[in-house]
Amino acid sequence: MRSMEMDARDKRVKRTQKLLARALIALTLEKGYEAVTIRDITVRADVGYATFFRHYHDKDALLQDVLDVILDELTEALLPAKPDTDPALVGTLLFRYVQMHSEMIQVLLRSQGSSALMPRIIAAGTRSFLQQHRAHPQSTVPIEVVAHHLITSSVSLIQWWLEHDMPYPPEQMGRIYCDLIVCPTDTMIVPTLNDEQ
Amino acid sequence: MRSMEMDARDKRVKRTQKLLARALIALTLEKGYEAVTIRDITVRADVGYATFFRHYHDKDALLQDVLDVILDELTEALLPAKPDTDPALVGTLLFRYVQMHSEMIQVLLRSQGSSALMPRIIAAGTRSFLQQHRAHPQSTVPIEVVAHHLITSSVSLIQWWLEHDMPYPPEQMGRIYCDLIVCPTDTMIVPTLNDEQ
Amino acid sequence: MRSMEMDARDKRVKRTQKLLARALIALTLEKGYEAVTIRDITVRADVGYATFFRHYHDKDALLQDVLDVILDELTEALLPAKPDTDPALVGTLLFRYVQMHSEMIQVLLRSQGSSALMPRIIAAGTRSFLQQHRAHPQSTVPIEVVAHHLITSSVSLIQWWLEHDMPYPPEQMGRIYCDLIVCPTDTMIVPTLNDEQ
Amino acid sequence: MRSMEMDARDKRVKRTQKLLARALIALTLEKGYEAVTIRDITVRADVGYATFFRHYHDKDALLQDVLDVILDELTEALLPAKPDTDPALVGTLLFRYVQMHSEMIQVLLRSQGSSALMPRIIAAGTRSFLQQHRAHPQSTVPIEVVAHHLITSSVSLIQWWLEHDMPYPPEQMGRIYCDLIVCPTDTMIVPTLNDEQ
DNA sequence: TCCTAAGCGAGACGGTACGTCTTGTCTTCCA
DNA sequence: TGGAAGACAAGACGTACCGTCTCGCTTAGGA
Repeated sequence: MRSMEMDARDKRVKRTQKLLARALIALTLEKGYEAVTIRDITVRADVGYATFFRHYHDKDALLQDVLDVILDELTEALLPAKPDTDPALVGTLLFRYVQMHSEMIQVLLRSQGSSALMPRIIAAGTRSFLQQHRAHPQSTVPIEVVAHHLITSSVSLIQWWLEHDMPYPPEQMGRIYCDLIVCPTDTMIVPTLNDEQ
Repeated sequence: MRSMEMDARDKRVKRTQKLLARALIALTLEKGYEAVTIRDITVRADVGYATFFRHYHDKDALLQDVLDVILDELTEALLPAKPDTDPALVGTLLFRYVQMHSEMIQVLLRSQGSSALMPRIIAAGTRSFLQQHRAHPQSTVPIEVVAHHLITSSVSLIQWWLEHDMPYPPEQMGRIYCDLIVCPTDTMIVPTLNDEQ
Repeated sequence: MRSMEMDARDKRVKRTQKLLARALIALTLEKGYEAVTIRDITVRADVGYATFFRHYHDKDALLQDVLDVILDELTEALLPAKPDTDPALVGTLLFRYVQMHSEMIQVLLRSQGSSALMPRIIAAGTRSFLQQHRAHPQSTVPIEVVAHHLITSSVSLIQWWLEHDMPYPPEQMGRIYCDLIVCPTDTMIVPTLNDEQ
Repeated sequence: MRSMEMDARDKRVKRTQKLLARALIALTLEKGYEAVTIRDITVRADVGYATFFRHYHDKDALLQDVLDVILDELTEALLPAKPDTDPALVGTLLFRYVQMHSEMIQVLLRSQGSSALMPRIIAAGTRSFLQQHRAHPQSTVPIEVVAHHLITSSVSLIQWWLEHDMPYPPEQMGRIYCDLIVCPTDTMIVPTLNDEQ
């Protein structure tokens, strides 16, 4: 019976994958994602070159793996506060989370372009947003444009914050996030009456 | 006297560079920027392989060259309307320009990441914005954040428009641009008293 | 224990090197050494282009490798007959050996100039000769000149023979070698009393 | 009337060709013939790059040009002494000539292989020799072999002398030349009965 | 005197080969 | 049996050189 508990094999596999992820992050912070070679990663992780390919098909596949974890965590971190909380509070939670994982998130954002990473974030975020909102009758701005704007602006704001070494505390960034991005769109959307099931 | 007018030599150089630029754009639209090989470019441009390196050190250097032209043109296209026009009009001009050069601009935006392209756009835009505005006394949002937000949001909106095959006319996009991006920041900034000539 | 017997790794390496050597020889006979491209060699040997450089730094390095084998073999082929045999017999042995490897030797001689090939043959031959002989007291010709003359004349005679499609049998060439090159120098040298240690 | 005397035009041409020849010789002595680039030559000669090709099709063509002059001069230098002089004297004349032009001759010999240079020397020398001699009835050595041997041995001896910085005077080299090369072949050949005028 | 023709400097250009690099596959060795 | 080691094919990269070419400048002789 192999399910449910880890055998030693799985443990070793996890260990190797963690080593690879760590190596990728460290190297990306040093030289930038594109410049990192798979050989670099294996050397840093102290792992055989071929071993990399037994775990991931690609450098990008490893990155995706890292991203998936982060994205799940983030969703979980923001969900409790969702329904109709003060948006500034949601922003604060968001920036607190970013601060906690700033290195890894910098890696992810810095690598945009090569792997289809930004598109994935945008797609996920947009989908989630559209499920919970619909356009305000009087708005001139299509709802998908609002969704796209909200997601990309938020990411962009995070990016600015990280690249400037987080000059303001998460609380203030939450406020800014609210004033600059969330509030201006308030008149354009209304929450879906989510009485489903 | 060699300055100011074109030698035959210079003309040939210009011609070659134009061929290379055209080839890069065409190929990027076909396969994406990263997948384009320097050999691809030279074959398509009907130019010797080594000749590429006589003009540009890099694939990215060629891209920069294209970008420079576009950026200059755009600046010029928007300047006449700057002072205190209706922002929706400025937006309309912007999206008209984008529409006219949609292919080239898609190439530029699609290639972000490898060459330091987005950063350059952001830097130029931010600098220009900060010269003409300063923070409103009551605003909670730092002026640099506003600048960064304006630039990246605009680019992001353009990107959305192009990727969805320009579903709305430039006039409507100008309106959206105004409502979604420009107006919300109006209370946060004031124009610099530009008493210089 | 890796010494003494071949692992599979070494075997593969040997196989690749043999393929490369064979390809070089075939191509040199077809187009001449200088005209042979490294890409030609790899294509003919059915080997990756980069693989060539994993084994040899140069086209010349590969040539040297071929030369080393030949030179060792030749030395071995002539050694048994050395001490005080009839020089015509030694000549016959020499030309028999050349006949057996005529293609490869043509390649080597045809490539002189680019790699330091002739110099190496001359150096090795001269050294070996000087170890076994010293000048005759009455001779007017310095011993090094005799050595140099013997070696280069022999090579030149071989070259003539090969370039004219070996018009005489090895036995007659041995006779000619003796009459034209060896005998005339007999009065100029005496063998070293090689009772060393 | 343009024939017989030099235009200024021709003078300029001669000047350029002399500059090119000088540059080739100087550079070959510095880095070896193969390593010399046509651009090197033109830079050193202070001449436009394309100008080289207006005069010579090839680096080798320039070399040939130099060789032709040398070969004519040498023939002329040796002719007066030909008929039945002491061969040691002919040798002395030969080595005196070599000494006078040692640099240029080193260049020529150092470049053998690339251009068909040695072959040309051999061909010219052999032809000239065969016109003046025929095989001795008792000889075992074919006359063409003798001719080839004489030419290549002589060149080889000259080469040895130059590479060792001419350690013996021309007179002694003439003696060696005689003892090592000319005399041993005396019994194999007889002069043609030159009854022509 | 001016004009025409040539030699020439400058250098862009198409080509070809080089030697280096990285990626991903595959095979063998060893613990 | 699974991980380490590393040979290998494929092919892009940036450099160097070649030989051709076109463009103007200069300079000398003939009109």
